[in-house]
Amino acid sequence: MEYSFKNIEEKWQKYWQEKKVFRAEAAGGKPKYYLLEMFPYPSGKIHMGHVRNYTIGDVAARFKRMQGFNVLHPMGFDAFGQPAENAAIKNKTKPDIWTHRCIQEMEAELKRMGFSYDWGREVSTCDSNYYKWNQWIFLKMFERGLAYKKASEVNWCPNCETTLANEEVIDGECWRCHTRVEQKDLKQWFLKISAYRQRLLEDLNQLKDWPERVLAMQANWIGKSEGVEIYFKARDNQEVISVFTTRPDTIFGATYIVLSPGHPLVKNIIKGRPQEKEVLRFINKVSEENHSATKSPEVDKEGVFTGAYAINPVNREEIPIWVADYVLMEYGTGAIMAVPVHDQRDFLFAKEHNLPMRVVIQPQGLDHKLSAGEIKEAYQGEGIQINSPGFDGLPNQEAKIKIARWMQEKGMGKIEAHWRLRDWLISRQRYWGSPIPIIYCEGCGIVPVPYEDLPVLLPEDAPFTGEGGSPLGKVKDFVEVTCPKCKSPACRETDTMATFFDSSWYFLRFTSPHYQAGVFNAQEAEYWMPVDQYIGGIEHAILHLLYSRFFTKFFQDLGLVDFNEPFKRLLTQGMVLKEGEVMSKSRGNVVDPDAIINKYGADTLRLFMLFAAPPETELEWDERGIEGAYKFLNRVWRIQDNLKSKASPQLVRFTHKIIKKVSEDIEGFKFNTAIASLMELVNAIYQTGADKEVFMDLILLLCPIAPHFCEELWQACGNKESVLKAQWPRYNPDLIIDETVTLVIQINGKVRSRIEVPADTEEARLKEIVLSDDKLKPWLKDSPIKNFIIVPKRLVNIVV
RNA sequence: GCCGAAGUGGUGGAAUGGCAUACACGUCGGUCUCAAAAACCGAUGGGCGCAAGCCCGUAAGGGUUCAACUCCCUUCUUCGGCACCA
Repeated sequence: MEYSFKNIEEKWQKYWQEKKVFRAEAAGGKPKYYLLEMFPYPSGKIHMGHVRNYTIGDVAARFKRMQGFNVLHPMGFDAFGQPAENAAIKNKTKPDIWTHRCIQEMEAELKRMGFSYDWGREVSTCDSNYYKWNQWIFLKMFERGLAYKKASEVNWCPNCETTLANEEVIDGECWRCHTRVEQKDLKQWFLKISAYRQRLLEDLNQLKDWPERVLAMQANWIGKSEGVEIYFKARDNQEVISVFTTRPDTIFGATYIVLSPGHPLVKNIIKGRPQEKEVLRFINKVSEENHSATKSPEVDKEGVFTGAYAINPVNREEIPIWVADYVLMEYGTGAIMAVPVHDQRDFLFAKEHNLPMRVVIQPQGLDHKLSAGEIKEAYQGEGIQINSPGFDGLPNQEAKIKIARWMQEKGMGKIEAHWRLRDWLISRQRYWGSPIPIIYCEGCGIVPVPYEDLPVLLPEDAPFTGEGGSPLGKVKDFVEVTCPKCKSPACRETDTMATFFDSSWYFLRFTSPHYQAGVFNAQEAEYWMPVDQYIGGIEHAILHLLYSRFFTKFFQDLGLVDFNEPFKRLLTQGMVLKEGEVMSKSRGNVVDPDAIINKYGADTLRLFMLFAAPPETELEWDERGIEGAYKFLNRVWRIQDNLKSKASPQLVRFTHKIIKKVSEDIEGFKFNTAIASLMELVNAIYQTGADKEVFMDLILLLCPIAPHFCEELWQACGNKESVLKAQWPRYNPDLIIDETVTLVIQINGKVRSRIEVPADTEEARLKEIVLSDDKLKPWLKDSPIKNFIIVPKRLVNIVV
């Protein structure tokens, strides 16, 4: 008889909800455990990626509860954002109506999966009780100079008609719709994340339980490089060209200077020179190429001579100034000193244009003096300084420091670090987001909205068509205000915040979601934070995690929290694929979780998701695998009809081994092998027959994975209380010790025999037993034994 | 180009110095059945052999070790991230 998952799942979901069994409270003697999965954008339907993410988290949450932890496992919705506006335009409705309907649908689907959330703590970022605190945080940042307005060229997506953060531009395209991004001049709000770059980089060291690759990506993104900014004076006028280098040890080998085509000094330098026209032509050409064609990184390094010279401050040498497209305006100072012998790009360029080269670092171990004429590619390795008056003979690593200090003392340069991380642009010309709480007054300038006037509510009936400008600008009642300072007529900021702002602190709000007196309750946050385990997709490895770390450090500076990192342990789960491709609407290969729940039940879907692959790797969707999972649950179900009064001692011992293995595997997120072990136990039960005790252990071990199913069987075993009240089973250490062991006997590393011996056999006795094994005779007959290696309780290797 | 992860049966995967392929899917065979499905039991890396058994085998090649999927070196491939970063 097959088990009727539909009735069982509905029955227990109702029970859990009515008894509020997953409600978390910051009280009691148990140790706390905060388990969080990245909250979803409410698009209306959950997809398999959500199912996988939340199943992994739910198993961990249920496991920790059974182990006696006080678990916080909340869920909410990242509800602001563009798709709601687009959907509202398309369906002729309002974003908030559309969003709330989607939230309702998704909530129902999440409940059908049986996830153990404390729904009493649900938050939606589009709720004014939530975004009020976005505005509060913004004002606090504004007070401290961390939110500022800057006119700048911004990335503009002509399709979405909005600005994009640098991080949202991928290969020159909009990250969402892949339209080619244009440049546009606008006054925008920025957050000064750069003020935290040193801490954001250093504190990565504390994150011992984060995946290596996420740490590498974050460090890469922050992109610190240490070096010296060197000042080169122009020979013929007063201009000073600053260049940045990480290799001050090569300064004596600098034989020319290169400016980026966009460098502001170029025009002054070429003014009135014979080369002026040619240089301008070159700059125009490069600018056209940048705006149209996709640039290949392997193109020849093009450039022109400006006719001007600069003076190398360390040796007063006159060196030519060039303009070339391989120097980027966006990095460093937009100008470089070129050292052809010791930098590959400079080498290629110098060869192409017949520019002078000078060796300044002699490779160690080379039998002759390295000369510029002999090299085929730049020498970028270590060595001894030469042709560097005052520093010759020093190892270059030592010279690097000494030259840098010397140049700083002499005023030739300044020791500095350069960073890749740029400030975070948060203004959006959109309706469906948190209004930025700022008022513009003709007399007073930029005036923050007073705290007591928060929240600045989103007007309900903004007319938006998805075309042009900010929809809030068209709502007269919203825009027209009186200045809080001078009471004269003023107008509001009409931009809203990027939604990454909302998700940068929601984990703190979950600790006190209904708190009215502040952004969050400090006592609650102190009890629950940091998040012990965070789980989500690798696609958030950089932005979301970096911003959340930034906000946490900011709260620390405000004195609201006493820790500096929000997420102790991080798991990035792999994607769900079908036929080797990501499931997506555009590919048309989406499998709807609802259909699977209807056909096989939520417990089967959970089981399959965990068994098919380890959490971090990609998961290939396989309908036959689903059937296998379903078959396994039915196999467990049938055990209850054939219970014996007493299981064999062997089975009891085996059960205790499995308890140990499954406990360790779940702790380490190795769900696939935990399930494999449970299958082994079930196979053993089918061989010899289980009693009630063994069966109940099996149910408890399976409970985090297939919770409805296990509740039902637990009740069928005569238990009055929910299985959630039961303790996680403990193994008896005496029962997992084997009395006898099977030893593998190898001759020269090849298996030739196996013997069964008592576990405590002494080495001398063991040797005797092994040598009397008839199977080994042919191998030992003619050759003397050279070595006899014993690995206790595992194997013996005889070398002949 | 640089950084990171990975490459194991027909398939998903297991084993992190000690029996390669646990567990599952698929396939084949058996039991039950009038029959089929379901369920249960068994076989299943390749080659040679009636068999006992032997040989080969974890992307390719080399090395360390009594012993290597596992450690080291070289190469190839795939995926992810960054990229003319000075």
